[in-house]
Amino acid sequence: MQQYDPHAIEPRWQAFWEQSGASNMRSDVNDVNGSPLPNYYALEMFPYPSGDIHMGHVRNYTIGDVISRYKRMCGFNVLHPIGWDSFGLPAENAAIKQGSSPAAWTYENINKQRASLKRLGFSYDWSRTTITSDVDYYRWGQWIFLKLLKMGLVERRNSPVNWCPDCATVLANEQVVGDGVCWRCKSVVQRKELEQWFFKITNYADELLQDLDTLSGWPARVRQMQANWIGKSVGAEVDFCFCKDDDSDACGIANSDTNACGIANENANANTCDGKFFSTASLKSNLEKITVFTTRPDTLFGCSFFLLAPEHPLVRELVCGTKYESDVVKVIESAAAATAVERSSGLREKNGAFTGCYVINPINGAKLPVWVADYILMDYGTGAVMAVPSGDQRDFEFARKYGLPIPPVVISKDDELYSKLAEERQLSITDVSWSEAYAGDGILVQSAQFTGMRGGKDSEGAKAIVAWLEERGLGRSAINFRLRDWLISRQRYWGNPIPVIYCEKCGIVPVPEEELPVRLPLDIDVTKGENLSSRPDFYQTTCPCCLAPARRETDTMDTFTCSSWYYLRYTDPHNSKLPFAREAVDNWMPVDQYIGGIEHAILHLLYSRFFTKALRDAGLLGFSEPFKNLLTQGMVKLNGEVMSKSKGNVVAPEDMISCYGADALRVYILFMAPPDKDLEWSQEGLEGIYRFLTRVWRIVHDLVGGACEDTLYAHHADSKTDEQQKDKAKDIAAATLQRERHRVVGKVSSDIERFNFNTAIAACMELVNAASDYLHLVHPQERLQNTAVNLRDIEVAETIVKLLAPMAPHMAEELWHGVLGHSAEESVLDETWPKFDPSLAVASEIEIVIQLNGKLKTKMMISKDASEDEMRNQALIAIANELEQLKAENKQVRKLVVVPAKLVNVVVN
RNA sequence: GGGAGCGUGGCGGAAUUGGCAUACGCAGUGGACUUAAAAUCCACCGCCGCAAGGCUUGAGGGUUCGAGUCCCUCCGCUCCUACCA
Repeated sequence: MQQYDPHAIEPRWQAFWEQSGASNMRSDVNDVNGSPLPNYYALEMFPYPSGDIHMGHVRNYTIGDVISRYKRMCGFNVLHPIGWDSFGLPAENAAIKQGSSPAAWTYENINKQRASLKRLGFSYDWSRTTITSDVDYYRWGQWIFLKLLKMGLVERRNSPVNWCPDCATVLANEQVVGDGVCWRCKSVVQRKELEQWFFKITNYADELLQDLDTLSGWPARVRQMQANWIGKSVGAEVDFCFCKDDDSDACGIANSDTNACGIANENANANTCDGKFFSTASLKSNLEKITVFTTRPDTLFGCSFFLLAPEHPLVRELVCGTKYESDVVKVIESAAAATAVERSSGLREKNGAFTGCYVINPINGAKLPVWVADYILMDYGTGAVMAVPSGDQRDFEFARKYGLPIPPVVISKDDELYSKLAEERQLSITDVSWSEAYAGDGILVQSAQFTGMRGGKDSEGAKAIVAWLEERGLGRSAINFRLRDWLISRQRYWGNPIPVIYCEKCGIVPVPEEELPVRLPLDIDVTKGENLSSRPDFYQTTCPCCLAPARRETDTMDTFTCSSWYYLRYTDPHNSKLPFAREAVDNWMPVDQYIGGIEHAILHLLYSRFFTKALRDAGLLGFSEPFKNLLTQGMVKLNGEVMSKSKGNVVAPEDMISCYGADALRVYILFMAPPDKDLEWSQEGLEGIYRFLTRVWRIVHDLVGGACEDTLYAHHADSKTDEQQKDKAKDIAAATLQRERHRVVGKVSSDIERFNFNTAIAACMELVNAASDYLHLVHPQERLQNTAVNLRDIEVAETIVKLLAPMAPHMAEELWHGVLGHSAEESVLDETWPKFDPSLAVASEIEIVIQLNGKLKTKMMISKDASEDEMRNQALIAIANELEQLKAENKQVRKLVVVPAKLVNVVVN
């Protein structure tokens, strides 16, 4: 027997798989009935080529490879592709640092990673490799951009955006993470007002949210995160009219003749915006009304002041030249200066200033002071808020700080004010003694004809008030989303050029489809700070409409646009007429199993869902969700810390392969933890797996018959002195091995289906242990001389090899061909997954447990088919002594609980 | 503040529906083999106890014949999210 030497075996089988196309799709193969094989699309998130692969990749791709190989052996036609997400900023930074070009750096890393992936023996269909920075790929990204533009899903507009000063580019909302820092370089993001390109993902907000319910194969956590990100709120819009009153009280409290929390006056309300209150003379914008969004229209009577975000465009206009200007500007400036660090401090004190202006509460005509407040966000809702201090903690704190009234409007039945306000309908309480706001459900008070109704989100009172507003055109029910449109333009070189042209006469003109691709010039010298806007030969062009000189867009697309549809291209990677043929995508999609890191829970996974829906509406494909099942794998850590180059705590996959081989690394990473949990690296653990593989190697050899001279096993057998005992032990070991073979096949199959690779491997170890026990007792000559026994042993060996084939494929091939002597052309991958007989997976005699009042008393052997009566009777005999004793204490058997083939519980009292 | 999840030996972890808690492995201890070491093989390996036996899944309570698993309260840890009107 040769020693197990992964370094001799592995390159040989990698070459074999590549030459024979063993991992490619099998569209031409039929099943035994002549029908085409069912499809299975297994996909792992493709890598970004930043240096060589790391352990996270190994884990991700090993999981995907096991699933692919397993499904293939189960008779599926498996699509298992790989590619590279190769546009992006790190390439530019690395090129600047090394004095090379982004393209050179990128493709060098791709080659390095490709070699490593091959060294790990992953079963990719290399003929479908897709690299996003290849013009054959990105041209179709441009094509899709134009398609979405035509559909009205792309927009160029002025907007407050996130600017990363280090990356010198704008970022999407999703790319601002943690305490408001850039997702990539972690520098603090600034807010800027710029004209940029957006994908209108908000058009799909509702569908993106609703369809999460159809994704039962996704982790609940990811669905929850997406739902939170989309952030749907149901409520109402309410229109407030401006009222500029120069005589008003400077402190902002309503005049005594205007009841701030007054009862609705039907007559006055019908026309609150008459000349009496309303004067827009000094408002340049001539704005008459301002709309707010609220989730609590039921609290409208409790609105005692009105708030604007510091960034609200109206604010400066309102205070310009007034005595309020300096205080308001202070608030604006301090809010603008507040960095993300301050914003995240949680218990930040709220600051604001009175603007000198008033609005009219449409429900009761109350005159409300308009304040600017730094806790109002410009990019949520309308940037204006109706403040209800009794019902919202933030408004409450603000009101207390600035002495604004806090009239109760929705109160709990437990509140001492309840009887007075809700039952006796007493009115005019402008302040509460509460220490905090009451945001829960309750009863409406001080709300005119609505008093006494139930209040709360979507309550009777809320509906009635919205209906009242709707009738008069003063408000309407509304839904608001937290999701913003996706900002996709980047002021960077190494990306997909946005295919539009700016013409002085014609405006924004899309590049005509036949002129695609807009090629990214490769000779740009980023080390000299060049980018597309420093290259006239790139941007100088003529307008496709009027042929006048025009300028190309020099921004590129966010790299996330590239990764939003690569999984579609894999189904038809060489199509030169379209990004993909509809037939191909509809045949393969949605992806049956997608595997990747949780860090993409929102970014990539949300964008891809949006792309799928948009492309569906473009008629390019016929499904609504890209990924049917999603597995988010945990991280690989060392001493509790994420491995990273900057920390210098990286365990390099290449080093581990050089030492123990790819199979050991693969099996180790599967065995150490369930795939969705973090994995703590342990060198001893890897060595243990290497030992296990060595053991498998030897035991498979020995089962087949090569152990004649090996005395390892005989030694143990000889130590048994009693011949009869020895024979009995042999029989038991042989029977156990057969039973284990059936049990373990069942266990490994269901474990792989459920991605419990760690327990699948544990089960394989149990089978190997059973085989080892058997080999210790039965001498090789004894086994080889009996043909039936030898065949049975070979069957066990084949089972072990097949069960391990998805996880340790190189060793499996070597044993399959070398020791088990199968044909040289056929990969073990093309063998069928082993079957098992559940009835042979249990012994005829099984051990059951006898409990007394739920406590384990004894165990006994009983036939596996024993009836409940039989179990009951046997159990009573087994604990007869105890029962006798208890009888003496006047206790008797009250109940017998029988769980077939498991236990009997005797209940005595 | 809000949301999600987790808590089992010295360590990684197992226990699919409520039914023998600690599978499998790592580390450790003893032994065989060896001139010796490594490798390999065998045995032991939750805690207390000399033993019989008792105790044990973060703590406490509940439901149940029976709870690591279900319910309630508390403690601890992790992740996400954060002034979302």
